[in-house]
Amino acid sequence: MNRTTIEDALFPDCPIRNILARISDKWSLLVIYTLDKSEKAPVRFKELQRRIPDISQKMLTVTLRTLEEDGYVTRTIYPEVPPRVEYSLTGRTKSLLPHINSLIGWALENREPIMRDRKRAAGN
Amino acid sequence: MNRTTIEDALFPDCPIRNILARISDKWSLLVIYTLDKSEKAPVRFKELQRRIPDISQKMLTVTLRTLEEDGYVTRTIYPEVPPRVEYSLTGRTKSLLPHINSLIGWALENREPIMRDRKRAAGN
DNA sequence: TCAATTAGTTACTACGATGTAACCATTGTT
DNA sequence: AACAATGGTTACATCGTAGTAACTAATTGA
Repeated sequence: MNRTTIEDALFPDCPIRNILARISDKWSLLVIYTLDKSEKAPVRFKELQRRIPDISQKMLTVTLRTLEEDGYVTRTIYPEVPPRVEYSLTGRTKSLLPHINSLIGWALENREPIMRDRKRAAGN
Repeated sequence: MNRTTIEDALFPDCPIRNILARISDKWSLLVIYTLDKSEKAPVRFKELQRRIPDISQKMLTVTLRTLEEDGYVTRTIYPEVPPRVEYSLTGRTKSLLPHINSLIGWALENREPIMRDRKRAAGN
C-alpha cells in the first residue's frame, strides 16, 4: 500500500516531516510570503532581494532553487540583457498558504503569554 | 500599540517567526505528538525515550526544557528513588495541535506530487 | 558485591546550514 | 574608459544544531 498516515509522521525519516522541514528553514516561508504579497504579478530576483533586505544573494538563490525543486515556485527566464528572471507561486503553494496563515494566526494570538512564560523561565 | 500583525511576520526577528522556529526544530513536534497520543496520562521521561527510539537522551532533555519554557509542556517532579518526572501537554499546546494537524494533512495530500517534482528536478 | 533503574549533566565532536566576498557575462550609460 | 545593472556561481569561513560517550545519585534486587 505504501500509504503515509498522520501516525507515520512520527517516524524520523517520514516524507511528511521531510516536506515540513524543507519549508521551515530560515528563509523559505519568508520568500513564499513575499511572493504571495505581490498577488498575481511575478517578481524578479533583485526585487525579492530588496523586499527581504537581510537575505544574502546566495541564500536567496539556494532558497528559490529548493522551492522550485519541490514545486512551490516557478522560475521563468527571459533571455534579455541584463537578464530577467521572474518568480511566482504555484497552485500548490496557494493551497498551502491558508494552513500556514492559520498557524501564524495562532502564534499571533499566543505570542504574549508565550513570551511571558519564556521570560519567567529565564529568571530561574 | 506594539501590535504584531501577520504582515510583521516578514521581519527577520519577529516574535511570530521566533515562536514558529522554536517548534519547527528537529524534535519538538515529535515530542508534542508523542505526548498527545497518550491522551490524558502524563508520560515519564524514559517512556518518551522508548516511544521516540532515535532521540538521544540529551536532545530529549533539551527539547523538553525548551517546550517547558514556552509553556507547551508541564514538568512534574516526584521526589522518589529512582526519580520520577512526568510530562504532559498544556492547554496552549492543545489549541495549537489542530493547526499542526491541518498542516500535516496538507503535506499528506501533497506528498506524492512533491516527491515526483523533486525527483524530476534531481534528474537535471 | 554487583548490576539495574531513572533522569538527568557535561565535555567533546561532527555536520549541515548559513554568511562573506570575490568573480562572471553582457549591455547601456556617463 | 569606467561604471551600473542583473542574476547568478564559487570558495572559504563560521555558526548553530545535534550526536556520542562518560559521568552522577540513590535505591532495589540478585
